[in-house]
Amino acid sequence: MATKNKTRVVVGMSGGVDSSVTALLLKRQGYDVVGVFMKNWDDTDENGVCTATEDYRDVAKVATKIGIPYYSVNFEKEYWDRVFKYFIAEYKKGRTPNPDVICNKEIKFKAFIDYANQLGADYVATGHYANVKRDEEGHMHLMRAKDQNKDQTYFLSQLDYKQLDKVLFPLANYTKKEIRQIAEEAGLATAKKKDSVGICFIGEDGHFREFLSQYIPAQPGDMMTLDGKVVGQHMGLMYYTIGQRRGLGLGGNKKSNEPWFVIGKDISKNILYVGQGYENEHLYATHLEASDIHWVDDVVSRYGRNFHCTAKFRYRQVDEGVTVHISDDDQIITVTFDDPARAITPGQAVVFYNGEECLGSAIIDRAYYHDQVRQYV
RNA sequence: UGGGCUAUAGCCAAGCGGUAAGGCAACGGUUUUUGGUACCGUCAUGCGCUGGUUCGAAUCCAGCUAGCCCAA
Repeated sequence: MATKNKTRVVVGMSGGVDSSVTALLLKRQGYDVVGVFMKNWDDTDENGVCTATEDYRDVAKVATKIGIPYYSVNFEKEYWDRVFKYFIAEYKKGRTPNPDVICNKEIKFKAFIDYANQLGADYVATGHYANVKRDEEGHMHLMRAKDQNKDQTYFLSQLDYKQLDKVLFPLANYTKKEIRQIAEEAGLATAKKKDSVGICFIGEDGHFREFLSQYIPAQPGDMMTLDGKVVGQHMGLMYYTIGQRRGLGLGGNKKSNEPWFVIGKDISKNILYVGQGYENEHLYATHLEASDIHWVDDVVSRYGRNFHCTAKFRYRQVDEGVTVHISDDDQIITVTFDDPARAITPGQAVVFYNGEECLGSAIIDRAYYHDQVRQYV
């Protein structure tokens, strides 16, 4: 039984080095730490091998080493209903969703927090590279991590201050390199484990197309230039995203030897529009419209419906200056870029920042070049 | 069936007698908690085919084949 007079922190442990060190740091700080492994997807293959099982084994090793109790909780149902269905629905519309943004909002900082409360948690913690700060009114603000290169606030941008109220991000002021070092010095089993990348339910080996085709029938069609010339065949619009280069199979020609990029989609005609050159004008937009707006805290009362800030249109992009306009009914946000932005993609999150603070985000619906709508879905 | 031109890797394409540039694609890898992007690496014992000239030919010559253009 845990000591009653200590503050209890429930840590989401994935079996990776970041969450391992998160637990370690909290333990060293004197908290009553409990590790919990979330199983969100059944990835058991034909041979009965399941990476989740291996990850849980690593959680067990690390927790034992640190000296904390650990559990496993199954959110497969919640994940399927709240994240996966959304993911598939977006692809069916020809958009490119970001499931991890939704996963954080619905699972890691909702279902998981509920579960942690059942375990008597005073706080929950994760291995995200992000920070939180409480203001005078007691509201939590989401702040960028010190390691700007690893900052993951992009993925946390749809949380609100209530969800963040009892959250700790112990990695906030560490660099990835330092985390690896701490893990190694402490002899944690995950110290040298490779970082996981890729959507958790698809895996890292890039079987993306194969995976999607199990849920959405592929409909091959024409690849054409904007002037209507058919230059190839695509395997199904869902497999491509705006700004994509690889996988088109198109070579150079007499006109140009520049690489080809996806510059548009027409889902109703099943056409994939392609064009040559990284700087292709059709890849650039002057503003966008987004919906499904989520603020960490009430932005309208702080800044009004029109203000200037910075924004990212995709993860790991340097933010750019933008002017936002929020509709009176709070349903639509128009984001005008200081300079034209490249490869704005419907379904992706546009995440807003004011200096070090992450204000929130919205999901991109359309991109425009002045009055002209970009043919992106 | 008169004349001219061109044939180099999946696609463009350099080469002009001295032992196959480059770009695109593809493949592999790095970066990355989405999809992508970006970056790095690999990729023609052979230059339409067959002979010939030469110490040496993708490069010169002949024939053949294919395609294009002009003239009919």
